[in-house]
Amino acid sequence: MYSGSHAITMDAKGRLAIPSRIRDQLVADCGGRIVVTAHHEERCLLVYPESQWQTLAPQVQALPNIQSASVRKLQRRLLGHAVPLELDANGRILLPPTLRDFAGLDKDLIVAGLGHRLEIWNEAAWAASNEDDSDSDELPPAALLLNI
Amino acid sequence: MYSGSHAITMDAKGRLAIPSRIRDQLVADCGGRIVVTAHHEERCLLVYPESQWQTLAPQVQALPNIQSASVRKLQRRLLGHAVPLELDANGRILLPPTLRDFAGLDKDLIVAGLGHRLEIWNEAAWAASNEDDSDSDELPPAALLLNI
DNA sequence: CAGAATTGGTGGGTTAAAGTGGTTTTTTGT
DNA sequence: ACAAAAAACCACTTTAACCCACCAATTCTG
Repeated sequence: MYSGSHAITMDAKGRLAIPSRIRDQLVADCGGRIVVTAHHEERCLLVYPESQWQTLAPQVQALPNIQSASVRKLQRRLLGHAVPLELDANGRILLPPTLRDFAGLDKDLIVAGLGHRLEIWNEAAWAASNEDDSDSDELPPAALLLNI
Repeated sequence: MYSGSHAITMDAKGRLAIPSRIRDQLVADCGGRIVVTAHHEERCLLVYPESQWQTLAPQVQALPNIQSASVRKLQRRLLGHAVPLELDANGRILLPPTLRDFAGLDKDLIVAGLGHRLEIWNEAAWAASNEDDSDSDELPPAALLLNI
């Protein structure tokens, strides 16, 4: 169960060091083998332990897509950007240029734990998405039962 | 299971190098023998390992088409553009001009893995299709159950 | 409390591999 | 037989993987 947000920096080569707290857990969960991909709606990256991904990916692939442009888009986002990566000796990963571009990443990033996955954001975009109150949709019934 | 997006360049002769990550898997799956064809709705190319294509093509061909213009269009796109190709010694393929024209390919391309197949896009068109939120249709119920 | 040691994070250089561009030879089609 | 296109070959540039070194911060220890 990942949680918390961490500010980190990406160097000129596109390498970023996973914060040690998260790293320890990633190594425990999956030996440091992860899959990084694009979020289906927002300009951020998703990080899954390999085992998580192996249950999610086939479900996404199996969606019927012949007559649904939005399913195809979902598949392009999730499958079409997914790259398996492994932590190097220094606990870093090298993000491919396509993923850097997708999420608009430059030097300053946020890595956030969200339960079974992580998210990687451009620091400014992360701040903006926390700022923004303009969500158009309502919370679903299950959420209304929560007592926070 | 193919995944990930890779930016590559096509040279003036229409040659393009399949990214090594994907290439290794293609060689493992089908010895580098592939079939490239046109997408039925979008201006991109589809790449199947030969074995995949041999199960898909007969199904498309067998669709009743007497009274359905859309089936005939589907068949023209998928069957009518399909070309068998083989990776050369440098891991490249030579795309016929008709397919280049169909997908509006020039120098900068994206090759994306989408499960059992690949897609080849003009780089600008790929970016636009990721950007575009104007999907008219809703996600199907199966997709709504996903917990990404 | 001061100094030493360790850990986490960062940056750079080297080597091997991948990607790209061009030239020549062979084939194909007219 | 000739022209055009594709295949094969070769050479160069760029990138990624690996290694090592450094700095900062925190912790441990005398």
